[in-house]
Formats: sequence, structure tokens, C-alpha cells
Amino acid sequence: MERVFSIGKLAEASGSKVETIRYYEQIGLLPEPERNAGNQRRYTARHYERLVFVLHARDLGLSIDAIRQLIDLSQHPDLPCRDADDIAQRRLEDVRQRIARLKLLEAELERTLSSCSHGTIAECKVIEALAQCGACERHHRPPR
Amino acid sequence: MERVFSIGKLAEASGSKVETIRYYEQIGLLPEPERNAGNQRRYTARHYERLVFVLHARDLGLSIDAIRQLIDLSQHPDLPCRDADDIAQRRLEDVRQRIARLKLLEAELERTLSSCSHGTIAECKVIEALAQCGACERHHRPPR
DNA sequence: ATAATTCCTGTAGTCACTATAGGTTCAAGC
DNA sequence: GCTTGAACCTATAGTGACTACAGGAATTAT
Repeated sequence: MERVFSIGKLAEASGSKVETIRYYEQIGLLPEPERNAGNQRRYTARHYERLVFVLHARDLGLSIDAIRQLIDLSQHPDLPCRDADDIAQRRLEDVRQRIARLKLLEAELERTLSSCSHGTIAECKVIEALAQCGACERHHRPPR
Repeated sequence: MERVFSIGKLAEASGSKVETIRYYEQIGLLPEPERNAGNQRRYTARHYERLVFVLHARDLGLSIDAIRQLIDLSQHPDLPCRDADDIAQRRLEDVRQRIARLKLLEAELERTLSSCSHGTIAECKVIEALAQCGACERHHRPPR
């Protein structure tokens, strides 16, 4: 007899939420568990493991779609793991790009804030900086 | 006679999209422009300036709500600019937190990828790392 | 036995757009 | 002046990844 537990216990054990678990089941990231006589979900250790896998992947910023691919891959242990590596590699590149972009943002916000003399709105550099172009990458120019 | 232009020209000039402009009008970030005889929107330079303000603020990651607050503030030039500064300050802190979190992510992805020997799925460290706990901050433990 | 808690389904809401459908108006070329 | 195609209009629905709610049924604790 395998030990089973409720959705509430699974949520607590995994550090996620009941609603999230039901959502993952609905979109097919978690298999449908058995039900007890009163129609309540009964989970096993295998569900817990799968859920932790999904949650870790989400924490790493992988999309639901990427996680679905990884799960599919893990069903075929004999395939080469190149596809799985690619997913992580692409994610790494994405993370690096985000960091670079956020650092630019950080610099611009620092610049903006340090130039503000904390007077009235009329002389506020924060608002002024937003109204002007500054270090902006956006492709725009006044309408002719 | 003030020069006016269409929503398409405004989109092009600002580097945004027609749909986005209509959306910003709908949620009150842009004032409703005049219409011509055929019910088409006619914009002026003032609309362009407001739109650029909004787009810059979005590029800096400000929420629609924060931008609304800044616009409200800018209508009251005599108020002290403390509130505007606070918005930028909070955003700066948020950006710094994100950078810190992404750097942790980067390190974990790097570690995971470098440990993978590119064999089969069965021995794939990427998938294994997701299934196990590793450097995970999530509060979880197997169900008892 | 009763009360409090947890669970169920189904639906709607979130954020900041983006896409589509079905129609009207405008601008350019002939 | 006429035709054609691009740009415009409104209204609605879809996106991703959940989150929240309503209105019940089942379980657990007292």
C-alpha cells in the first residue's frame, strides 16, 4: 500500500499552492492523480517529485512550454540530452541578456535620481528625464 | 493652425504600435484626441510628448499604475517632488533585487550546464538538477 | 453531532498588451 | 472622377501563468 496524501499536503510539502497544483494538472504538467471515494485527489511520492521538478524549472524561469519539452524528453532516457542542454543554454543566454539590460536600467535610474535636487515637481529631474530622450534605445523622433 | 497627424504616424514616430496607443487611451494614460470628419483620431505634438513619456517610463519597467501617479504628479508643478522620487527609488530597489536574483540563476544554470557530459537523457545533469534540490530557496520537503 | 476546515468544479479576474473580425475612411494612381 | 488598397474604426477575445471567487460536498476535529 503506497502512502497517499491530499492536495493541501502536497501544496504544503512542495511550497506551492493548491490552486497552482490544480492548474498544472489542468494544463497537463502533472498527471491526473487517483481520487478517493469522495472525489478528492490522492497524491503519491511520484507526484511530489514531478511537482518539485516543475517548480524548480519555474524558479529558473523556464516557460511552461520549455518544461513540457523537458518532461517529454525525460520519458525517453536513451535519447541524447542535447535538446535538454539547449533549453538550459537558451535560458542562460536569456538570463544574461536580462542582467545586462537591467544594469543599464539601474544606471539610468541612478543617474536620474542623483540629479534630482528634491525641489518641486516643476523642477523634478525624474519626471523631466522621462519626458526627454536620455539614454533611450527606442527608435523615435518627433513627427514631421 | 496646429499640425495634426494620424495614429499610424504617431505610432511610427514614437516607435510604438497603433494598438498600444489605443490601449493607452482606453486606460486613460493618453488623453482622447480630437477626431476628423471621418471619426479618425488626430494627434498633436502634445500627444506625442505624453506618449514618449509613457513609453520611456515603461522601458524603465514602471507599472501602468506608477506612470499614472507620475502623470498625476506632473499636473501639480508646485508640489514637492518627493513622491516622484519615491517611485523611481522603489523601482531602483526592485531592479537591484532582480539583478541579484538573476545572477544567482545565472550561476545555477552555469553550474548545471557545465556538469553535463552530454550523454543520454538518463544521465543528463540538467534534468537531474531540476529533479533534485540543489541551490534551491524554495521551502519544501518530502511529504511525511 | 456539530462545527471548522479542506476539498470540489467552474468561471472570471489579473497585467499589459496583441490579435482578430467586420466594417468605414482615406490617399494615390489612372 | 473613380478605383483600389492601405490605414483606420469598434468590439471582442486571446496571451501566460497563475489567482480569486462562488457555491457546494467531503473530511477532520471537538
